[in-house]
Amino acid sequence: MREELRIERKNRLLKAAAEVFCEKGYAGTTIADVATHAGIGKGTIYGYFSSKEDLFFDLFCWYAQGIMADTSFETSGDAGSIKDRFLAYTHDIIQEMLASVHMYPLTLEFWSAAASGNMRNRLKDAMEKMYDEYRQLIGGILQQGIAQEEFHPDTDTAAIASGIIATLDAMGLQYWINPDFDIQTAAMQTVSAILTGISVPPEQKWSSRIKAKTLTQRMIG
Amino acid sequence: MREELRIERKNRLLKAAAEVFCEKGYAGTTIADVATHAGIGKGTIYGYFSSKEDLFFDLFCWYAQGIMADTSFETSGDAGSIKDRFLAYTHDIIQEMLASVHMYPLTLEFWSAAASGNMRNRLKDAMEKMYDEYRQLIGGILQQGIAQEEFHPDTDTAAIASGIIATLDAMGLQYWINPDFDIQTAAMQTVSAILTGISVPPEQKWSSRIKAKTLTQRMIG
Amino acid sequence: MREELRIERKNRLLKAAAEVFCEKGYAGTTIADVATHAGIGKGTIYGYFSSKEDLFFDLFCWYAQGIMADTSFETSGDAGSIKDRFLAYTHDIIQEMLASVHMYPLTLEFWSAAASGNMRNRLKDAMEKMYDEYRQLIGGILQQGIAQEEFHPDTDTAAIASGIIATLDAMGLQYWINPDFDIQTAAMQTVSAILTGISVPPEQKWSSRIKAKTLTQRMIG
Amino acid sequence: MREELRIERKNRLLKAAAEVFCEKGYAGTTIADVATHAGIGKGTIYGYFSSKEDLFFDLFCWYAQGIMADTSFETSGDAGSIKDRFLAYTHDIIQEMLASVHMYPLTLEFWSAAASGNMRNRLKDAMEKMYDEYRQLIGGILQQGIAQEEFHPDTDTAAIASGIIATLDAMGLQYWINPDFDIQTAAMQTVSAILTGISVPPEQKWSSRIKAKTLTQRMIG
DNA sequence: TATGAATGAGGGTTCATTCAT
DNA sequence: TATGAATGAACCCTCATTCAT
Repeated sequence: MREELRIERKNRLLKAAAEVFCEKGYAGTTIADVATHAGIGKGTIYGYFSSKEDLFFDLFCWYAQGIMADTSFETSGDAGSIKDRFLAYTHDIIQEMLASVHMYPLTLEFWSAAASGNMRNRLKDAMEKMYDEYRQLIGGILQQGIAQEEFHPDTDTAAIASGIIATLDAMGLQYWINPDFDIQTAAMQTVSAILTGISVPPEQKWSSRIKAKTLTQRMIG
Repeated sequence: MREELRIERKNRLLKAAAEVFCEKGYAGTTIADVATHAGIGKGTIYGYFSSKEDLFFDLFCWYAQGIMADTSFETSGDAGSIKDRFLAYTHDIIQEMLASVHMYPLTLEFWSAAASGNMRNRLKDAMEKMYDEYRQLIGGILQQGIAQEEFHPDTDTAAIASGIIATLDAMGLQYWINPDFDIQTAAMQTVSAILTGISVPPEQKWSSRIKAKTLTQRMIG
Repeated sequence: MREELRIERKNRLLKAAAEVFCEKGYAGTTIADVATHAGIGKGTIYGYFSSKEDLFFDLFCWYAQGIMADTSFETSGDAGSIKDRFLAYTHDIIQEMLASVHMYPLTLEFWSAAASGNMRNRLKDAMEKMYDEYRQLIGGILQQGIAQEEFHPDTDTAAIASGIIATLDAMGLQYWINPDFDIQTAAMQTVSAILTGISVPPEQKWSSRIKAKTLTQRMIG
Repeated sequence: MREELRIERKNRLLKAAAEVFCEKGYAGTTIADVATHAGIGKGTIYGYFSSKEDLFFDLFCWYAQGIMADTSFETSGDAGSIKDRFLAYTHDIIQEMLASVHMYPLTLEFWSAAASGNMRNRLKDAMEKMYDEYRQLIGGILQQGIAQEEFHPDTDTAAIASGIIATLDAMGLQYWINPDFDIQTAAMQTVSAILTGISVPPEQKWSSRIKAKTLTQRMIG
């Protein structure tokens, strides 16, 4: 069978699996559920994944890759202060989140599977790598801000990066718990506060704020 | 009194259940596991909880109560600025977290159980209440800061409160994933940045803030 | 639960399992079959045996013990020559075989399970022990015969013992294949020939031969 | 010719099947295993055999034919007494057995398949025929011995024939169970004893015994 | 003819729950 | 009240067989 075709089918399966695992949870999902949802026979799944656990783990990898690829700082906002661009980036991420909030339970499944059970170590390792990358990414941006004298040189970029990530991570949870929760505002305000908090004094800040305004308006409008 | 004895035994069972669910996850835990760990017979559990789900849900309630009670702003730090006291409070919370990090997987189990399965609604409701309370609590402190003219009066306290909570929530996750992660520093730095970000200025800060706020509000609203 | 009761139930299960495995073979038997035949629930079996393989292996041990215990040289025949007593013993064994020929397929299952599959080593070891014991037993009797100057002193008792055992073993097979096969005659004649063949010389041999024949005839007729 | 090619391929398949069934047993072998071992595609097997059972049954027939053809009394030993020639024949058979002992498990598979399952009747019938032929063969030799006044005229040739066959059959089992078992000696001694046991009178018997011993010694030593 | 992807019936095993003791 | 033996529904996974290519 053509390798290409095989990969395409595998991805279709992963998509179906994502939906079912999301809906019913890992333990609550049967292989038959996934097969039915994918419109194929139960046994066929085992031609692509060697076990339910493998399917789930592969799903995590596939999903994580997708998330990392979905938004990028580079493409968020045009020229502007780092802070403004980062806020635009944050905005993109939250928009992404909102667009895929119906999949949020899947994230919780991944976390819980990383907490216990047979996949724990595999998942923890993969997640560690993912978080490291992510922290690296955010940390790098913050350092750009320092280099451009926008952020205070003493800023513990690693710490702040992880704080921002944590904020975004768990905002999703609050939103999932209560869809009335205004995740965009909460995220923007919090990230904004953090960045303000590490910004260098008054006078420079002023101009950056103005820009942010113009920028944001364009984006959202 | 009979009732008291019963409650005490129930709590012993909950404690045992917490440990086992934490270790093996909800799905990976059998009633027999819990019974064995509690040193009682399997059937006895059903004298206290009518099903595995009920046991788990009761455990959540019990656990959530404990968490809310463990630390308090009032007792954290002595007199000082709100920011300083809040940082001390944060420090206490993280210490608490570190002390009970071995139970962190349990939190992930609760989240995942809130994401899907039969307990979803029950748990979501309970969590919603918990987060509301928590946001109220943090929000109240922030408002104290505003009242004392320490924080900017336009601060979206609800948004910032949820941001702080999110930060603390998900910091635990990063620590769980990688025990080398310096959670204390990360949390303190992030919260500090947030609080600095909403603090009233250096006199100039004032005006810049006004604009920013108006902007955001317009944008998001 | 009283240990005694447990053992009794275990034996009832083994009996049921023997019948079903015999009827349908190891692979063709489902745990459900055994449970139904034993009049209990499917899951109950796992309270007594930890897997289908264990059940089968335990069954072999139980069965082998039973076989070894069923007949004994000591109690076969009254005083007389070793040869006569041994022929009587053979007769007893064949009678035993005939009485339980409906279980012969089970023996074939044991052999085939010793040939391949996960139980191979366990079973081979157990069978080796069984055959060793059996050869020891028969060999000992032959040596008595030598001591009493009834059998030729050069007799390779180990070889002959294994030959006799082989004869009895595989006679069952021929009988199983074709119930018209006269197993009693075949076994008695063969064993008689063997014993005659190792008996000390001419003059005595002749008469003993006559007797043996007469004896056999009496027994079979 | 097409048909020839087909038969040749069928035989290659049977050979592969024999090896795999021997290694893993009937139940433990998958059609895919056989196909892989034969270096062909899974589906192709069904071009030659209509089911797994048919493959196995055909294998039995093929295998049985091979066994019957492998050794012959006519070609064993040179001129000499029937007994000596038969001992030589026995020796050939055991040599054959030793050469193919790695395939012994297959024999056990055949037996167990004849004991239960869907192929039982087919296999039993085939085996019955095989044993009948074999007993006929051995019985005929014994009768030659009687005709030549070497064996006692009262000898129950059918019984003794089946005894000899049983001996050889089950000797293989003891050897399979324990490779240290000296199957050559055991078989030769036992068959020798049997033949001695049915040999005509005293005086000749003695000398023939000596010879037998010498012969055996030569062959085994 | 040869292939191997797809299928789904079937079986070993687990475990929440019940209930007789 | 406490127990744990018994239960059987449910599920993961295997594999003989089919069939489109």
